[in-house]
Amino acid sequence: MYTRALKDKRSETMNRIIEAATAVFADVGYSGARVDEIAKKAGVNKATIYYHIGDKEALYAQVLHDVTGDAADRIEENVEGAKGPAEKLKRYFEAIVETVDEHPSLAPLMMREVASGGQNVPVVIAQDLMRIYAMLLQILEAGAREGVFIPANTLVAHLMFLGPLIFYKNVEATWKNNQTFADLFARLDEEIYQGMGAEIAASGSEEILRLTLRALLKG
Amino acid sequence: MYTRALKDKRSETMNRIIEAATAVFADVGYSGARVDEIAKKAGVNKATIYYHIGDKEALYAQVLHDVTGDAADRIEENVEGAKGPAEKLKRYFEAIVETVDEHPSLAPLMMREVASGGQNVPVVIAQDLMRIYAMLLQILEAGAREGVFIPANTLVAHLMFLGPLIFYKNVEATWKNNQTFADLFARLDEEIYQGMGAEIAASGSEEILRLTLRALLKG
Amino acid sequence: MYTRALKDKRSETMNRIIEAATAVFADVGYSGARVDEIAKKAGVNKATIYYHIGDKEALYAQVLHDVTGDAADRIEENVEGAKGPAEKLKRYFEAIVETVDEHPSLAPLMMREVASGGQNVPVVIAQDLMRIYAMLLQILEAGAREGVFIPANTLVAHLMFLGPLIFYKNVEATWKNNQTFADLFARLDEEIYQGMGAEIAASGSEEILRLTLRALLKG
Amino acid sequence: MYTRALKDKRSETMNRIIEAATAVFADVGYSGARVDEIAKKAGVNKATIYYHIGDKEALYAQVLHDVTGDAADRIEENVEGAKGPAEKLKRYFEAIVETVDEHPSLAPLMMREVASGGQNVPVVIAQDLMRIYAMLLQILEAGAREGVFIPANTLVAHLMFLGPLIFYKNVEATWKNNQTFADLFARLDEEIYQGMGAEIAASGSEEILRLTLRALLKG
DNA sequence: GATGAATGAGGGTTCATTCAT
DNA sequence: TATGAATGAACCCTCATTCAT
Repeated sequence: MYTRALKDKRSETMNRIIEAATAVFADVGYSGARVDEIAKKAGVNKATIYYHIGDKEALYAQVLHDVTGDAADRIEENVEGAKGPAEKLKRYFEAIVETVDEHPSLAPLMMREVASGGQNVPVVIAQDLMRIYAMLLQILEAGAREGVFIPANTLVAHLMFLGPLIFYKNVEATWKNNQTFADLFARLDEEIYQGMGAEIAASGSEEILRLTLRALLKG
Repeated sequence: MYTRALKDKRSETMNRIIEAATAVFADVGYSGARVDEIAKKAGVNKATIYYHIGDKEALYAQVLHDVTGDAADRIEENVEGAKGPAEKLKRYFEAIVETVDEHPSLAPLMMREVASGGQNVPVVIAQDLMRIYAMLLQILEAGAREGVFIPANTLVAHLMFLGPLIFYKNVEATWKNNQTFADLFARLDEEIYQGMGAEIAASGSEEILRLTLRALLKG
Repeated sequence: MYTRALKDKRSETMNRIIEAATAVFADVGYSGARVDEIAKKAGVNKATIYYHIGDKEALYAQVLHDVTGDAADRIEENVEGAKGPAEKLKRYFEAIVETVDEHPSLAPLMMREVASGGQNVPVVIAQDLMRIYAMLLQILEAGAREGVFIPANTLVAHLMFLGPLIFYKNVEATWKNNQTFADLFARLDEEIYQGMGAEIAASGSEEILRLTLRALLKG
Repeated sequence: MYTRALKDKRSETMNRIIEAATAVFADVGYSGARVDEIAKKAGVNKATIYYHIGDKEALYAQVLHDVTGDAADRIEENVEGAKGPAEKLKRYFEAIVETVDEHPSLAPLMMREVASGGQNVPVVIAQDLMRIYAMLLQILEAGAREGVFIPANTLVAHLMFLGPLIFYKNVEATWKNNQTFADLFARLDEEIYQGMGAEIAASGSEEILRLTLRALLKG
């Protein structure tokens, strides 16, 4: 497994730094992140970060790659064993869910990255993303050829799943961690607030998977 | 129309400031934005911003409200005239598409806001969001009662449409404006790059609408 | 009377500005004062101050002169009627007490001015101060000649009275207006706090006058 | 000795910063002081001040405490060895003179602090001041019990000495350092100017001590 | 490998002052 | 006479980065 292998290869200090950086970047974004805070959270001196990894940008790239690289690996492994485009598609989505569940920081990181138009995405990350996208392309093409999928724009198909999932994960995390925001809603309309809470509690990932397949599969 | 009325009521200077701020916040996020740059882009002295609006946070709130308030207004107007839940749902989604098309900054702004967990969302914005969400709630409930929609988690239903749309709009903008990023893809795999370009060119919004309705409507 | 005559000669607006400025300068000093706050307190637009009086420095000079000019006038009037150096000295001190009582801002203004070494004292103020000092000089010289005073350094004699008085007035005002500070003392030592409060309540001015005369008069 | 021990314990940089800050605050007061100037005077980068001490307010507190803490220590040491209230009182005053002489900035700092009503006095300073005041209280009470002092308001007694001394020190410093002000007087009245200069040159502290004791001691 | 100290380059905000009306 | 709007010049503070140890 990508993640674990990586962690074993790296020094304790490195791991602590990356972990802390991941959390902070996910929480407040690249420009919002303070190297000071990352160092403090990692329990190391600020200069140590520079010694081991380099400047803020390099640190950010490292964080992103840790997550996107793992995602690509997982999807690859998952899809490989499946038979037929429909099954492959399902496995593809499930691998993404798995990754997102294991890396709670992936959702916010990706949202911000998309929002900023990948202005600073390093090549490594672009490669990871392309690996992921190429796999979907193959699956959808095979499915169209075999007539199990409705004809659809590949990019849109991808986003039909990724979009709701990432949004949902963020909303879920916000609802759980950020009491301020939930309280705001509670104060505005208690009933809607209750209903929203209930819906967030129900596993959204599966629902999204169900609806997406319903949209894309024939019949 | 909300937007136009607002613009007429406000002074030239105010409008220029808000407009510039919207662009900058959308581009680089709250922490990435520099008041200096906003002022320069608006063609006013930095102090003028503080004179008219207040600090950076107030400016950001103003920018967000301008967009979310307009969205809520549009949806309301659009949905009002429609008959039956299915038609209302379609109009609801169309109003969102309309808003997103008219405010290119909405997509990145919303993504970042969702990513940051609405940590600093002022009450005004929360109210706007709730208005929007409450309308969908009513539509879906009516639809479920009348048996035209499949049973579905409301929040997920909302995100099924909003997620892909916002992602798509961001990707589209990135592809068009950020040559660096597109070039990166071109260099990695020319074929995929070409295909992606073609798919982005095709109107994604309609495709998303079609697929979302396919997922949610019965039959 | 200096003060009243001046007020009658000046426009309502001017009086309101000077009054507000006096309070603010006394409260927070020259550099601590904000023209904005003075304008707000005076109930006029900031630009009005510039129109009527001029820049911050001119405003400050005006404020100082209003108070020192009045002090000089009062002392002159008071001392004139008295017979003999001892009586004159008493009247001199009493006039100062009177002025300080009527202008609560005099004490802090003077302290700050002394602390800053009169770095920005305009000529008008210097003239006022000199008038006051020259009167004391004459009285003390006459008293020394007639043998009713002990030989003493004139400046020191002046400060023997002025110093305690100004300090006392400031301490008194602080005790009465600044609950925070008094509370601090109360928390540190309740007994000392009580005693201090009682002593401040007793009229300090008379006590100072008594002790000063005891120090300066023969016998 | 407090001051020296402190200086040894602190880093060179810290000492240079505090020293520079003391001078600047004394010269132009808290609001008049510019952190930039303090940094320049200390020969360090502005950020170094924030690194070592904190914000402007913390710096000010440090400066005040350095001086008031030393004063309290000196008085304590001085008074301890003395016998009888009269001797103790003399020693008490002498210790103050000593402190004031060693810290030329004490006089202006204290004047401004008194003028501003201790609005921002931190607890440490309040403790220092209380220590000083409590000692005088004990001495005066003992003296009153033993019949060597005339009955007097303690606070006033304190101010009878402190007031003239602090005023005198400020006037003296102004006269020596601020040629502008002296020149102003010289131009207004050459004779008074000469006399004043002569009186300032004579040691005022001793004169003040003599007169104060004359005022407070019986007989 | 790790860190405390130091800093240059801004970043947000304030403020005295001006000016068109 | 009076003012709302606008601004240049600071001012306090922060932050990514470096360096001697």
